[in-house]
Amino acid sequence: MTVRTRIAPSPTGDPHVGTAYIALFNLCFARQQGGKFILRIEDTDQVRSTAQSEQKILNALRWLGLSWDEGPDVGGNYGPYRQSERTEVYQKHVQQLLDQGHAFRCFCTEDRLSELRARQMQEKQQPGYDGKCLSLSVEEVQKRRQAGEASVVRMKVPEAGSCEIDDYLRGKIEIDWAQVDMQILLKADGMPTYHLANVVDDHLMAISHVIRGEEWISSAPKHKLLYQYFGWDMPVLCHMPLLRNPDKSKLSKRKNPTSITYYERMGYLPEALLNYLGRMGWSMPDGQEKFNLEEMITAFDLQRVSLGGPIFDAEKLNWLNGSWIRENLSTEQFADRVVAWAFNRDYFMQAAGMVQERVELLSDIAPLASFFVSGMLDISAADFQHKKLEPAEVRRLLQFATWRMEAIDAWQKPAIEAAFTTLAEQMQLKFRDFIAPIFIAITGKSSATPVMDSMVVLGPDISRVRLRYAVEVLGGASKKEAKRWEKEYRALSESLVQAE
RNA sequence: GUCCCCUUCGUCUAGUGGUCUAGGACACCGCCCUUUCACGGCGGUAACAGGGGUUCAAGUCCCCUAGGGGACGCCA
Repeated sequence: MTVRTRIAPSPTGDPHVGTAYIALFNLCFARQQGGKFILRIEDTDQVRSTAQSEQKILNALRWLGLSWDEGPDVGGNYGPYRQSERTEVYQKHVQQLLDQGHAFRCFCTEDRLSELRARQMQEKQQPGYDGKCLSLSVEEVQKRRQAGEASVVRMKVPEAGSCEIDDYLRGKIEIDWAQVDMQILLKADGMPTYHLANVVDDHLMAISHVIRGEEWISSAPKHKLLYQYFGWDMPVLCHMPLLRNPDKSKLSKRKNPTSITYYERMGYLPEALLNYLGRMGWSMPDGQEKFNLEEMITAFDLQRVSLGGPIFDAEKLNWLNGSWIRENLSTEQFADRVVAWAFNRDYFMQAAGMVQERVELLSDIAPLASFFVSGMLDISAADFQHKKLEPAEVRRLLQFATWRMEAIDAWQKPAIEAAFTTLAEQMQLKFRDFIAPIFIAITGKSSATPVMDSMVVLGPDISRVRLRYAVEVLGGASKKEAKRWEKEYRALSESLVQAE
């Protein structure tokens, strides 16, 4: 019995709690069954992730206490073969499908496809490939390929009938083949798409159970079909419910902090966060609320997963964390944790320089730099009194800044600086007027260490949460206001694109 | 728009046809403990989405409706 978790690559290496959630259930299932748990980073084209971003994700999972029997060798050498063999392996399998008539070459340009999609959308049809290249003769394909025309390989899909998927938790799911697109398997650059890599890798690694997020249900027919084409046994599929924002949409960083490092930085204990994730859609048979990983593994039963998408709500997590701190840590251990969390050299060194320049007494660091080791700041609307701007304008400014921050993917000072200076220009504000409210929102004070450097230290999630909180403290945006702001903000961003 | 999945207190959940007058936890409210605050203890408010079936019996099975979510990329 072998189980695996796939991790979506991300250039920033932001480890998502949803990833940890799925990994946790895979791990518990595998361990409870005495099987093997494999961790994979699914970066089929090896473009998106870097050794550093992969390492960051793995470290976050390790911090949570998760472990795996086989993990990705960081840097792309993972899976059942070495990096140098990867392309070859997939191409070999694609050739097999081509030879057997289960797949075909497609020469359609992206322009044609996006036009097609637009027309289908307009006619309120299901968007999908129309099968234009299906009828190309062998000779024509050969001719066009020799002429150097770019092509992809798509899988063929039955024209009628439906596909029956067996889900471990839901039972049979029937999906019409008409709903399934002729998925691209091999991209024009010769790299496989997820769907192909997923099936080939899982087979070569003898994966027996696939526990993944619910968002994959609709592509399950493609996967099942590929297994059939290859003549391979299909692993058991199990789709977990999706973690949700308080508004019930899929958990996203726009609405909620999602990064594991955020929870670490906020001072959550890894065992508490893991315990909380274990309670999302799952419960101990005896109703026990608090449990560690070992206990969860011992009692684990995948059938006990409940299907309603659980809302990831910080309140209970906070209580659970407090309970872990009070009841499961000796005072010595507590002290050790605090020191390791707040006063470890690596973390403080990031801020030490700018703090040093601004103090006379060592004791000055507490009022000056306490925001580096705080969660939510104790601020009120009065703190945002601005020399030139009305409260409503301050609110708008902070909201715009939050949105602009979301677009930053490399969390470094130059990027933040560039984002803010252009935004200030677009809003026709002097930079010092523009930055003042942000300063308050981030540091909680009107004088502290430089705000953008401080934001780099704090990280994107805490910075984002603080700006968002500031908007809230200032009364938040009314529905009407939010709509108007979004419109104005979009106009600003468009002018930005034009300027480039 | 099309298809798929889901639906028990505000939130996380227990519940697999009778033991459900629906249980626990968070949050909230009240009381107690306490030099303050917190912790802790005790108690309270609060839910089977709606409508039809099946059955002697339905939160539990079936159907419809409604609501929510997801998917529809040369992303994963």
